[in-house]
Amino acid sequence: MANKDVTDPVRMEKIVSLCKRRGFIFQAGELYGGLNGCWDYGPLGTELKRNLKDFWWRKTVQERDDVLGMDGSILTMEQVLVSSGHVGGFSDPMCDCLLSKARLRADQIPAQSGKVYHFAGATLPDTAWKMEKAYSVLQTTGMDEAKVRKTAREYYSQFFNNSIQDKKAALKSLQLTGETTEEVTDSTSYNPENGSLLTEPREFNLMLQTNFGATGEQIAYLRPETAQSIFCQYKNVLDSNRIKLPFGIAQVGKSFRNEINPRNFTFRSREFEQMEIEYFCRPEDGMRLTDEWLETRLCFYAEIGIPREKLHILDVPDGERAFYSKKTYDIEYEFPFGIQELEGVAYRTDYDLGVHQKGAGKPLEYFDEETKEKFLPHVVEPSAGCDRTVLALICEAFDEEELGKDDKSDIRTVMRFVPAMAPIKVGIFPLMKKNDDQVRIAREIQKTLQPWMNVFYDDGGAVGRRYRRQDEIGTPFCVTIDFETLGEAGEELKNTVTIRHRDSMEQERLHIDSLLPWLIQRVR
RNA sequence: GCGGGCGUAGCUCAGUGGUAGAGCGCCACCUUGCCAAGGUGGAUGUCGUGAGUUCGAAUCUCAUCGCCCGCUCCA
Repeated sequence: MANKDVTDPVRMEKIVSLCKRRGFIFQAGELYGGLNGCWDYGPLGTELKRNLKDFWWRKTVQERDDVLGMDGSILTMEQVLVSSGHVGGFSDPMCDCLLSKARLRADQIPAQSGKVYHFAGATLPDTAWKMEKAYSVLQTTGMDEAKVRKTAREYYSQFFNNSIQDKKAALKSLQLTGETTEEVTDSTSYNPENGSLLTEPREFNLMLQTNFGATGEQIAYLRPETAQSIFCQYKNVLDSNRIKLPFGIAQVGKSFRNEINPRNFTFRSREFEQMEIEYFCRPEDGMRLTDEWLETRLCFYAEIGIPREKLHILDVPDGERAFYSKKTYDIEYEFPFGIQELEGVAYRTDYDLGVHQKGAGKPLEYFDEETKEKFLPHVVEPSAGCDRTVLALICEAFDEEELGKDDKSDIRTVMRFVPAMAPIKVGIFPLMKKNDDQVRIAREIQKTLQPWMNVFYDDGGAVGRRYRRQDEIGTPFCVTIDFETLGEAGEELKNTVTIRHRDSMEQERLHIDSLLPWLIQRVR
């Protein structure tokens, strides 16, 4: 992210627009003006996300015998997050300078003593402009009274509105009102740089909180990551499942962070879904398994249609990793708004089990029957952002293909999802809406395929138009029931249909009876 | 959180104080024998929201919400 990213805002705008137009993603609460940092998935987006989560689960849990699943509570006890360090440890109160807007850590502001000048406001003579807002300046060493008042005038001049043409002249003639002075000792309310008043220290609470109990006196947090419920249930999972190290616990679910600045469509949201594995192992295997998991995860992305060359592996250097991590890889994707993280593969050592063992006062050690050793397992954590990956799938799939022939321009918008991710697997069209036999057969095919996959029946308008509509939502195959199906071109083509491929726009013929196996083989 | 830009139909946008608009999309019917834009008809907006100025506000002022860009932050 030190990289000078190549961005393409125009492409991103088209993607956001398509997402809304075709029902992939809407802004949450849009009807009432919208809720910052929150998003709703529409019908197609929901299918896409479900496909991703199902595929992840299949590859991570179902097809492995060393990973088990769980689904933890979102509401989380405060003690859990005190132990993990999320309460208290990870955020510092900050103050902002009212003049320079510099942000300072409250605990790093030196205590200062001296004369403070308070002001009630400011006016501009011969104009209607006035500002009634208390402000103070500490007379720091080397500051004379004129300098103090100049600082105050500069502060009030921030509030000049557009009716004031000559801001420089206005600054000069600005009159301060209600000046009083006061001696203060050991105050941390003033910026040592310029003497300006600071805002009150503000706790940057990075977690979302909720209250419950009869009078709402109990607090709980919405979990900031799915990981903690895995660490807390690690012992129960171990005890109830006859499983040995190394093994993993996987979870897909919602997490919540009070993002100061949600940005880039769904990329940074306050509510988001994670797909996490906590993989427990012997301490000496941690580094090796981190590398192995990185490789496993890269293969996963290739399978869902995000090619290796669009991913960047960042080996997070010392000093930039979380303090408990011995090794961290960020898997980043080239989004149109820049290269951004999809997943972190972090070697977290025994930090997490260690803090919970200590915090809860209960042993979490693992006893190795073979070596007769007792130790705290180490953890490798591949943690993927589900919504981010959905967004990457959408960005990667989006394509505008120039199909102009002769002098007519024709741009085909195609979402090139791999079939396993595509929200709808097949479009089913009777060539002519008025042909009862075609419609009847099309409806029969729909009924046959529906138990197995999402299909979409469409008989509106020209068939070419229906193909294009499916292209735009990424449907990989379309089936058209035509006159050949009815036997009008001879017995050998009777009961065959046209299969049209999304990416190549090529067509082939297939017997109706072989349609289901043909599709199942290709859409999983 | 700070600074800048923006908010008008599903989408892209025009409209700068005096009757709410266009293109595409959408719906219906007609046409259509395999890759969009053919014909006819139709629906859709408290002009982001709220207050103010005005005889009158999409237009001017203020506030608020949201989006985009740059900072800042990101356990």
